[in-house]
Amino acid sequence: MAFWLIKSEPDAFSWDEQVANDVEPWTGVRNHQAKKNLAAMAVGDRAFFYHSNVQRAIVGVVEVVRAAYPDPTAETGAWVCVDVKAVGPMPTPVTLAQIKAEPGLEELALVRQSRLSVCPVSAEHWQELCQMGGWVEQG
DNA sequence: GCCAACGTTGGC
DNA sequence: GCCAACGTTGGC
Repeated sequence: MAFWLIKSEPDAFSWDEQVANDVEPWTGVRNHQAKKNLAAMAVGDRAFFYHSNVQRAIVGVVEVVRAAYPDPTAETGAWVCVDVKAVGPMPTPVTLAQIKAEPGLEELALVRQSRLSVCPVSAEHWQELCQMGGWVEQG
């Protein structure tokens, strides 16, 4: 299983909306690097749900429930999207400031490439970020 | 194919 | 609101 981080501006689409909708198609990605990451996702992969811009924090965890398929919001069919399902909120949102202050997390794609909206996260970093947020895996 | 101009994203 | 990073476009 792989780990990811997906960004959304809460003004456009927030964690609350993700929870309310439960399963949501993650559309609108128009960046080749991000597309590559979407295409690499498999059902069962986990992703952090990150609020960019106004909040700048990891606020929840989602699970990939449908692998990459053509993004219906792209006329040309050249882009892809996945479906993600809300798993649960971060007990304590992990802020970008905390992430940047943490030695060992400076290699995170989120930090190194701030404009990339779909980032890979290593298993080690995933564990560390979960600890920082007080995330407890159930069952 | 290079590079300047411009637009967008996102942190501060 | 400003600016840095980076992607895209278009002239040459």
